[in-house]
Formats: sequence, structure tokens, C-alpha cells
Amino acid sequence: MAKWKRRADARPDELAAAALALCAERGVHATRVADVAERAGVTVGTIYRYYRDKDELIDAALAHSPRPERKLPVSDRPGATLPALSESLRRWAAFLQAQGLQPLRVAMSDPQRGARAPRGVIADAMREIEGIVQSGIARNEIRADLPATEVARALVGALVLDAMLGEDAAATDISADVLSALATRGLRPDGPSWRSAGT
Amino acid sequence: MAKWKRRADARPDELAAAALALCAERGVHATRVADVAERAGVTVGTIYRYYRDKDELIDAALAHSPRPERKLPVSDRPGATLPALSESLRRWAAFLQAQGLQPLRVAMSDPQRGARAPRGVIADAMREIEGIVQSGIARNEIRADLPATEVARALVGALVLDAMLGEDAAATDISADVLSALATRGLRPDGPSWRSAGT
DNA sequence: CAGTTAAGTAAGTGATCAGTTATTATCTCG
DNA sequence: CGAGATAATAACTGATCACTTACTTAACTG
Repeated sequence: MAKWKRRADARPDELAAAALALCAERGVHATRVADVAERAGVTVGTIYRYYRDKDELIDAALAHSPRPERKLPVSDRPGATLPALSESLRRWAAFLQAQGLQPLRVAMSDPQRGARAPRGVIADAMREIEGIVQSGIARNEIRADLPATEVARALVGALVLDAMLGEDAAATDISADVLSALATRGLRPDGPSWRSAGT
Repeated sequence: MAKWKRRADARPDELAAAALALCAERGVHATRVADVAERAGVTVGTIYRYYRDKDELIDAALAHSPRPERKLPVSDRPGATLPALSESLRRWAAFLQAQGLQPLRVAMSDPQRGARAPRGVIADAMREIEGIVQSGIARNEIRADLPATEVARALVGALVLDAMLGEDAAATDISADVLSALATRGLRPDGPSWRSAGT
């Protein structure tokens, strides 16, 4: 029975995944290359067969970090904008809660890299939300006097902090609901309750 | 003329401040004790006269991190809630932009510490906003069906991400305006514009 | 203004860790 | 099946860095 296996094709991704997980939880500098190796069931030397140095390994980890499955397109039916926004918020909240923050955590644990690294997930989320808001404005289902970019940034910011502080998944779910109610109807006391009116 | 000065009372804070600034910008682990010493115009040994080890220095830096000047109390006049909320958001935005994120950056650069460290600024901001929302609910100026805690978290989240990605101060100012408009009136197209109706 | 206290310095020191090297074990293919 | 070729290992190495130690110098005090 073999002591170890040659798996030249599978290794790189496994190593990157191990690095991502460890760095997200301990920070880049507190993560030893040997730790990554151990988690991947391998020794240090192996890592250096696939990556020039630790830096390149981390870059790969960030590059291969998970992206959410693609968004549903916004329906053309009148009145579809706000429900679509809610749905999008809920999906992003779930994704961030589950795993989406890993690359962000890694980037924040090493500001030098964070500066040169792309904002990945956050940028994706903001793009999607901004798109929905803009289409809503075009169809007169969202007030036109707020800049879509800022709105998207605010909403995504809320999602991100929520996931960061995030306790359990249930709490995140509620937050997403509250956030979409907040966004669609604001804080003013008039108007229907957020529970009664639509997903 | 003296080569150096004895300043036993001023040193500890200076050292903590230097550590905070450097760690916020480079991350805790990328910041060398010697760097902190140099920025404080001192040599390494001096640091160890005041702090047992690097860890204690960083803890002190976090503990001494700046807090905003105290909030104005919310007026009792009817209709004062929403303007107070706007004002609060704008103040926190400005503070976070200027310096308030330093401790957060430090904490995020070292997740081990971040876990045991208090959330400081963020908690403060959330407490204040939540208080305003609750008093608004009590006076029927804010809809009662949204949990104040979640609302506060969402708003603060937006502020924080904004400051994190934050370009210049002007942008932050706009964001705070947009956020408060979003919060008070929501995205629905009816109702007055955010520019025309009250600070 | 000595003489003592303590703040500061400068030059180590040992441990840790990224990256290497020499070697061994597993595949691949004629 | 056996002979490269190469994936993986185990043991090293040199640099870096947190922390120390021995000494220097500024300030206080009777």
C-alpha cells in the first residue's frame, strides 16, 4: 500500500483552498506555510513545487476563492424590481454568511496585499445590486434622486458587516429581510408592514 | 545639548499611538517592534520598559484608540427623530473616515486578537443609532415593525464599508446623505426628494 | 553639585519560519 | 516489467525578529 500519491493536477487547487481557509481564520502572517501543507495532507516542499513562494500561494488562494452561482435575471413584469432586489439581497447575505467573506478576511489581514488585490466579492455584489437599482429607476419603480452606486454601496455594506459580526445563519436571514424592507419602504411609520407585503 | 529626553509620562501613549497607526496601515504582524520604536523616535529597548511584550503594546494601542466626541442628545420636539438620525449618521461617517477605522483595521489584520477584542467603535455607533431608532419608534416617528437592532446594524454596516472603500472625505459626506435619505424614505418613487427635505 | 535613580541606548541572542537540497517513492510508457 | 521522469518527502539553512543584557546619560534630591 502506497505511502502517498502523486496528484499533480489536483494539488494546486487543494493547496490554495487550504491556504484560503487557514488565512481567513488566522490571518495571512499568522499562517505558516507548514500549516497549509499539513492541512492539505502534504509536506512543505510540495507547496514549493507548485508555487514560487508564499506570496504566490496566497494570490492563488484569493484568485480561486468561491464565487456565487450566477444571478437570476430581473423579470420584465411591472413591479418586479423591488422583489428582485429583496431576492438578490437575501442570496448575497446567504453566500457571504456561508463562505463569501473568506477572501475579504484574508485581504484585510494583510493590508499590503489588500491594497493591490481586487475587491472581488464586494465588487460583484455591488455591481449586481446597482444594476437592479438602475433598472428600477428606468422603469420608475425606484426613486430617481438617489445615485444607484451609493445605494448599492450602502446595501452591500450592511450585508458585509452583518456577515462579519454574524452569529448564525438564521440571524443573517432576518437581517436580509429587514434590510430589504428598510431599503424599499424606509423608516417612516406609514405604509404596510414588512411581513405582510411580498418577498 | 541633550541627545535624548526622559519622558516617562508621555512615552506610553506615544508608543501606543505609533503602534496603532503603523498596525492599521500594515497589519499587526507586518509591523515590527523596531518600526514602532523608530516612528516614536526611540529605540526598541524603550518599548520594553513600558510594555511587557508586543502583544501588550497592541492591546494598549487598541484600548487608547480614539473615540468620537459625545453625541448630542435627541431633541424632544416632535419630528426631531429623523433629522437626529441624519445628523448622527453624518457625524459617524466623518469620524470613521478620519480615524475611526484604525482600531478596526488593526483587529481585522489579526483575527486571533480580533476575536477577543471588543468591537469598540462599531458597537458605539450601533448603540447610538439603535437608541435613536428606538426613541423614534416610541414617539411613532419610525415604523415599529422593524427591529431597531437590525436597523442599526444595517446602517452602521453601510457607514463602515463606505469608510473602508472610502476615497475622499467629500464622497463620504455624500454617502452619509444618501444613506439617511435611503433610511428615512426608502427607495419607492413617491415622496419628496432627499435634497429638498431637511438635513 | 555630588550621588542616586531610572530612562534611554546599542549590541547581542535564541527561536521561528520561508524557502532549499538531497533523496526516495510513485507513476508512465516503450 | 523496468527505466526514465517527476511528485513527494525529510532534513537543513540562512534571515528575520521579538526580546535581553550591559552599559550610558539625563534628571532629581538632600
